[in-house]
Amino acid sequence: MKEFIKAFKALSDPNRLRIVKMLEIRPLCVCEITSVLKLASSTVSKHLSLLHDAGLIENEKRGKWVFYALNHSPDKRYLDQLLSLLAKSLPEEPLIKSDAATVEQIDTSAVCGI
Amino acid sequence: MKEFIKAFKALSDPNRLRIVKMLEIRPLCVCEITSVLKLASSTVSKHLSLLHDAGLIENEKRGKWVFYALNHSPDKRYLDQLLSLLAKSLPEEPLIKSDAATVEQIDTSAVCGI
DNA sequence: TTTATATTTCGTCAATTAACGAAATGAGGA
DNA sequence: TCCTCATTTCGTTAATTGACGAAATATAAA
Repeated sequence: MKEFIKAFKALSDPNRLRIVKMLEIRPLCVCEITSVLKLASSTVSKHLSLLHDAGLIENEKRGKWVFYALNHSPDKRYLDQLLSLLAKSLPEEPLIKSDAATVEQIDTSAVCGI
Repeated sequence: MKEFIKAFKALSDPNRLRIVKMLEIRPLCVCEITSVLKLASSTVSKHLSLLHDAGLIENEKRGKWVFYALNHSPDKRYLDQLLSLLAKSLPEEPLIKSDAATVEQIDTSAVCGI
């Protein structure tokens, strides 16, 4: 039950929800996510580790950067169900839509050193 | 997005999760739920109003008692999806199983005055 | 090896939340 | 009407949470 609740808690915050919805588009590194959310990078890192702890996302280090992506092969069935519920949700939410537009236009070289 | 998050927050608490899982069995009045959770009735009332606010449950007054039930015709699709996700989840969770057993054996006359 | 940059960890603060008991409310029965 | 009892509301307290900046860590490049 603790693990189950951890997933729901992880999705109970607007910024973490925005992160998941952004990752539906493509994997993103921390600095890209930070540039979209406009939060301190330490704050974003905390959100990411919570989502990771819940099993909803996974990460991969590529050079200096850590890329996060949705976890599409979770060991718990409810995680899969939650992610597909999310994928079908909030398609008209203004903030989510504008985040998506921002993600499409990220100038990676400007956002992440180079 | 606020409404969406409200539902996830509502399900992010073990006692509220227990309530939803109990209501999968049958509608219950506040005193029955209180007797299973062994919490102050004011606390249970608060939990119920949170779940109700999120649109997950509905209530009906019958005489002196207020019966709560799952909301099976919610106006938001995600509520339906969450409730069916829940219905498939935690079948082996000890606390949930023992709650179910307790619900089956409630002595209504003892628990709710008469 | 030293430097620069991306990320995480730590400590702190304000806001939110779960719990309780006491008091208020509301409906049924005397 | 008045009393009883189920339920809700209110006020308080301890614990949790989201935010930040500063410091620590890690990796690539100079």
